[in-house]
Amino acid sequence: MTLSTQRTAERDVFYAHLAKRGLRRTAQRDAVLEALYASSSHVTAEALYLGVRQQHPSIGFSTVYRTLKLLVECELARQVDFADGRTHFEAACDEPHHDHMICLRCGTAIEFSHPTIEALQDQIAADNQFVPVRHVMTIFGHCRLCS
Amino acid sequence: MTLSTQRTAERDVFYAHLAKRGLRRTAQRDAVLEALYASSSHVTAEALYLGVRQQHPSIGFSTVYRTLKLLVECELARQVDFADGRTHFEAACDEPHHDHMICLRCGTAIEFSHPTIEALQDQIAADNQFVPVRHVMTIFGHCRLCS
DNA sequence: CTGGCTGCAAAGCATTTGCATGACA
DNA sequence: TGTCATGCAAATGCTTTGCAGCCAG
Repeated sequence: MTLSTQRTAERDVFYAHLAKRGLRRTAQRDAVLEALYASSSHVTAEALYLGVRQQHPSIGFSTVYRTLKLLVECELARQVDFADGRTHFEAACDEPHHDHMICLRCGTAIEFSHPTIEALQDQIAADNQFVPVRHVMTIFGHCRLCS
Repeated sequence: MTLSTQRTAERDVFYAHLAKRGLRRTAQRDAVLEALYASSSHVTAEALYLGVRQQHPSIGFSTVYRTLKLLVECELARQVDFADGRTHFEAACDEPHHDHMICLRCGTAIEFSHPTIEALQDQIAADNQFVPVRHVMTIFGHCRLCS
């Protein structure tokens, strides 16, 4: 397929994860990975499903969800809470970590990261004898165009 | 009822909100407010439902959800995402604002607040011409007892 | 009285799961 | 050739809604 030379690094990570779990490489799984990384920052499972469908008309919702779960496991995807009742996903390899500002009117997400906040979070966790695994920081409000 | 002299401030806020919306004061709404403020920090709608049921056996889930929506509107309640698929609520009047550390194993929530982080958040929003309405910061990980 | 409120049951939604068929290794 | 993967449909779990009767004002 035309994608075989793209997203090489991500595909390697994915295949390694599949191998480690004794799972198989399939065209559908490749397609979901490709669709996630081709999409502009944040997508719902439904958007991904519709995207993959263009190249792979018979794919089902279950496969998209199942594959997303695998991608989250091997940290190729991250989940983002948009406070709209469904889970949004983003490709995770582009940037190491970032947080979000989400516009309550238009749903636009602005990404940002702040080393000091990161450091303070780790400090707070340590102070409470808490071992951090991941964290989310989201500012909900109104973006420039909507306010 | 025995509660008529308790939670006076909160009840005033609630009644003002109801009046403003042209809604009525009812025993069920009082009971949900009381149950929320009587509960230890974080509760699901179901827990609240079960709690209210003890004093008010005929209450329905719908009323709990409808009342919670009202309480969130007038900022007597806040929603917290525990990443477990359902919405948790907390009484909002006790403390002005705080964030959470949530244990992925036992679900315990540790509250914290950090003025510097708050200030940095406002700063970041301002830098992006973003008007913040509310924000959440949650650290997921393992608590002292679970790690 | 009147319009809002309640509880029930049914509907909605996003997500997950059971299962028979199909495909990778 | 056996096991894992897929796609469909059904199920699940949380939350919302329609509706007939009920109640506050």
